[in-house]
Amino acid sequence: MNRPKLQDVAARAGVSVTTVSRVLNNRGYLSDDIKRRVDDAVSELGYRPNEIARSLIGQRSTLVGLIVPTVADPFFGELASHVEGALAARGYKMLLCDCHDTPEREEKYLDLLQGNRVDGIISSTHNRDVAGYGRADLPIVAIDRRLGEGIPTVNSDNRTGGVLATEHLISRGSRAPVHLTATDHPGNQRAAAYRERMAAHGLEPRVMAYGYNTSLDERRAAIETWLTVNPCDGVFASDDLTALMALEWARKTGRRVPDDLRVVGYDGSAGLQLAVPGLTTVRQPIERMAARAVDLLIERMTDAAAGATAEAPLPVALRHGWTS
Amino acid sequence: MNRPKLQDVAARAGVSVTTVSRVLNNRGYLSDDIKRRVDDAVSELGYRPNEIARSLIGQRSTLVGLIVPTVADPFFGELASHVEGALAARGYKMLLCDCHDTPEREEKYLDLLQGNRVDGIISSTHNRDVAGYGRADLPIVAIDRRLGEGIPTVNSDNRTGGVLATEHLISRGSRAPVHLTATDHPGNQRAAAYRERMAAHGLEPRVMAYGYNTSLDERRAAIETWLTVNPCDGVFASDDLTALMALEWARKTGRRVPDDLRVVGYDGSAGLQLAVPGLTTVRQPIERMAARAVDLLIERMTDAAAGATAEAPLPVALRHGWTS
DNA sequence: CTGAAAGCGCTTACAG
DNA sequence: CTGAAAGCGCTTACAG
Repeated sequence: MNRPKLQDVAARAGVSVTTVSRVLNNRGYLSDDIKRRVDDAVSELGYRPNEIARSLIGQRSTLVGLIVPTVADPFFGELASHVEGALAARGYKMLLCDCHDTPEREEKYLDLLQGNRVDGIISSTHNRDVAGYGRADLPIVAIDRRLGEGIPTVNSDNRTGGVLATEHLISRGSRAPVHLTATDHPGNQRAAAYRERMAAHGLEPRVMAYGYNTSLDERRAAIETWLTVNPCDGVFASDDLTALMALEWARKTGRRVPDDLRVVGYDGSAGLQLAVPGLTTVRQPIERMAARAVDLLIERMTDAAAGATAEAPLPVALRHGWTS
Repeated sequence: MNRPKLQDVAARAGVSVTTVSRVLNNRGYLSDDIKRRVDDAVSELGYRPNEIARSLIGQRSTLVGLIVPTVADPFFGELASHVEGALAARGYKMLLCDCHDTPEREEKYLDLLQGNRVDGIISSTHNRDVAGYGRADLPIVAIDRRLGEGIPTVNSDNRTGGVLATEHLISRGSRAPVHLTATDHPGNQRAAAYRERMAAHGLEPRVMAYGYNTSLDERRAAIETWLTVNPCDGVFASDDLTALMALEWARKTGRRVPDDLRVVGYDGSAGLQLAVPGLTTVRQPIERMAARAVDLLIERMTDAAAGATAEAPLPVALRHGWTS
């Protein structure tokens, strides 16, 4: 038998579809008798309202798209998990848009999400120049990335993170720490803070950028080559995975950590923290970032007039392990 | 201005909605002139068909629900990423159902997915006795878990995995390796293989089960206590995170690895592999498992008669690192 | 080659 | 307190 619909419930309960709908939505006055009859029919039939039809009428899908580079990365996996949790608590579902680290997929997904009439989008990728965001006329919130005019961004305090990491390395005796990052563009506040603190101590900053859209293996190779060629006694990596690559290079080449090489990572996702509890790292408040992004998005979804309020960045903290 | 609909396009192109629909879907014969006029109107208006309306008519949503314990766990993050990739390649979207490790959420999501008329479900949680799966009358595929009669399961070769890990530990000189696992129920083939190989070598098997739905911190505490109280010279952990907990315990208590304690994990997700390249582990073919689950599901979605064919388990492999 | 009408499964004014 | 009818944005026989 086919999936029951409203009509079937109505027929079984001996009432009109209007009445069934009202019972289901608890709207208007219903006699107890009718309520019972409808409820019985519903459970006997195992009826479940078709949310697609409801979406079409209500002009809202209670669906939100989350665009991430890939949830295979523990940081984004954790972020996605928290975003999902915050959305579910507010009655929204989440369509996961995993870009597998390619900008083309991001562009495609942006289109698909609009076609599917999602109520909003949360985006946290690092591909620059994805044009679609400007054209989209639905609520969007970015995490740790500027998407364009009028699109609010949730950030943690990247400047302070860069300061904490750099000062920590220097205070532990590092005189020539390098900063490993994906790209060294002007908006990169962690790199800016690193440069500034190095200069303040009279040290020469060195930033090694391996670029986005390089595979993990390529990144590892690039870093190992760089570290081998350029002598240094410290590493401030812009994410934990990269820090671990430096650690592995040290092990392979016989450097002692932290005596020969001090290593500080960034992100502090729970999964990696568990895997390598000793890693010194700057922890981003991942759960709070997710929660705020969801709050901001829902505000914009429900109140069209909501402006792009400038939000204070969320606080980060240094976690000191044995790698430094 | 409101989002344009078919009617607006029709008005602008000076044709009927029927014609616009046909141009959009490339159905029937259309004159080139009309095609052009419609295409122009579409792009001038920035029209995008409402997929919700299409779903309602077509009786299919091209939506698949993925139910996982949590994508904050690198293994499931990677699995989710591959499932998403395989689904996207076939034209399906993925609703991410992150259970945050609780059975109640799983039950709820099962209901929600049916209400949203997803075309199918892929489930990979370990909560036992979730009743909903039996009642659901839509295509379901399980990954690494038996959900019930008629629901196909995609497995990797857990028996061989257990054999490889146990034999490896013994061959490296371990005489008293313990098996750390969530639950030691009869269907657990890794544990069964461990017991069998231990017996074959005349060694006494010891299985320590920490239980599901314990937090990571609780798990760590339980394992550390157990290892401290029960002398052993090897650990076969049923997942990598647990193996890393054993490693951390060894570091804290001054055990040398692998001399005093040999450690073998399970899963071999890319993220953790990168984090701890030296960990000996049994690699599951995560991408292949995801791909097969998607294939199986689509087969069942498109061919109602598709039976629950017994699938051969996918091969696993031992990756030898310095922890053993 | 093109259009008017019915219908997907619901909700919501509007009557009664 | 309950029901008949219109409509959400599309597609699809059915005519012409």
